[in-house]
Amino acid sequence: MTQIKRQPNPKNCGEAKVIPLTLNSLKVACSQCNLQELCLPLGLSETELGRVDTLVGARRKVKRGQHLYRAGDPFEAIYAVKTGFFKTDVLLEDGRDQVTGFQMAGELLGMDGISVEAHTCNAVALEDSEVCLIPYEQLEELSSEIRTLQRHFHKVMSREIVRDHGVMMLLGTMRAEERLAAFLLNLSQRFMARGYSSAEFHLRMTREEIGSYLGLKLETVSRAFSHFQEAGLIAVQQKHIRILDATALKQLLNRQPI
Amino acid sequence: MTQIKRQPNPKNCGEAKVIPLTLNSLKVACSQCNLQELCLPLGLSETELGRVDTLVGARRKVKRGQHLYRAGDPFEAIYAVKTGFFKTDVLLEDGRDQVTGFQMAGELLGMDGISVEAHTCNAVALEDSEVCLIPYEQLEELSSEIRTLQRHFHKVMSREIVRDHGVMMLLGTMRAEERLAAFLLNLSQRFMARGYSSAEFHLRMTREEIGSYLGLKLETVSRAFSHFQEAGLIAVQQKHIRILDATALKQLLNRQPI
DNA sequence: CGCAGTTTTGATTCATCTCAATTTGTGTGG
DNA sequence: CCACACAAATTGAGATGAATCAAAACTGCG
Repeated sequence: MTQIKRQPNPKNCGEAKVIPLTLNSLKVACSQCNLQELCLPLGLSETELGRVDTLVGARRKVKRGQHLYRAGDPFEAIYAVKTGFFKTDVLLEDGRDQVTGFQMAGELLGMDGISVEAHTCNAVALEDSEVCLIPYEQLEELSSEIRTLQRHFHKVMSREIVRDHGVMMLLGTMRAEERLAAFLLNLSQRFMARGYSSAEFHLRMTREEIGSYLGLKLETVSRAFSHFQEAGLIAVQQKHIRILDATALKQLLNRQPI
Repeated sequence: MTQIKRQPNPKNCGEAKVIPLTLNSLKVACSQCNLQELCLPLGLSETELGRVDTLVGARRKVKRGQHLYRAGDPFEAIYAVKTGFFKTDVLLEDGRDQVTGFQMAGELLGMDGISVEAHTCNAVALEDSEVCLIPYEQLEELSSEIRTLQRHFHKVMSREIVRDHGVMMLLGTMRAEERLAAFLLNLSQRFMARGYSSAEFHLRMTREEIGSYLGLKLETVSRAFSHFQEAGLIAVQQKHIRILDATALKQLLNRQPI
């Protein structure tokens, strides 16, 4: 696995700046976090950042397979992924379910819960993960004081809406291989934004979870992977993906289905 | 067409309360609007409502077929549908497009634009319509002062996210007839919430637009309508729909595809 | 009244699903 | 450390739901 970290990893975060490791600095650390530019604090000044530090409460570890929250749980906080990988999914009464998203470091989880003050989907860790807890009441309070924070929080929610539209587009108009290509390119780009390789990465989710997200059966996902490999676009070995021809993958998207 | 208005229609709104028809009272009228409980002002006190009146700027008429905004337009305002009916859609470079939603009275349009300060989809009137313009800068300002407004605006955005998840579920896991049943029941319920008949209504969109929204071809939509009619679930006459057996329609949704 | 756009309906094709068997990988406990 | 069991992934063959292509019927507008 060739994932190159752009910055010192979280554990060294405090040490790097020679800040005493008090309980507080462990609990709260937006101002020390290397995900600032991706996460909620984006665009804040030094002093504003200090105030957000008081907002972000404890961290919470979530082991692989464990739920961060479940549909129906009372809504109290937004979560920022500090490390690890999550999926969110919705369940229908008859047992069918749909993965609605995958979240990685710096991305926010739980905004679906604001509407009815209860979560409407499940959030499950796909690997051992850690999240920062952002109590919603306090976020509201602080964002009414710090205009930049308010603005950015709105942008994050809006971005989620735009992302969902993209998924609707994908599900509504694309064929199987286009969907998978779009999915891989999206992951690639997000890994890159986090300082990892955009060409080589490890899938944290199963074929079934990919299929659920893309509105396909796991066999179809597997076949599409194999086909991409035969065509020399990617190299697949189980969950390990290497993108060999990103350009060709992109072209797959822009081409009308004959 | 049997749409029963619950309250005097908008045109009589001012007259009903014997308020002089100054330019201002025409421009601004949340406090006089019969959509209060559905729209942005939900849950506000009398005095707060008065302040929102100053926020909501001019109305804007949009003729059938005209754009309210286009993808790429700079984002400046949110719109509340006062009367009429809209669709929003996203376009792919290759010409494919996907309807992402239909909006009726009391629903907000344009929140997708916040993220990148430009609209990311097109909004088109499906009948002669009127919207209230809510300048975003001012909405931000006021919502940082009025906590109830802030809370409610967040809820509206969150509800949009939840709605999108529902559409993703529909596109990802349901078969054609389930999708159409879900669509009809959703419309029915929204018409009811606005004081119109839930059993009988007029579709403002074409079969093609329904199909685009549901990820189906227009012929498939048409066939599904015919099939529902044969089964005695609905009566269809072009765009006029009468729901004869809502229970059976609901059951269609909860049944696993064999 | 006629024409264009919309809708319905039919026949056929095709992409994806389903079912099934096999292979590969992973974790556990003796 | 190996063997076993279990989960995940691959691959094939056949079934099927929706798409496509095509034609006819209906609607409403100028």
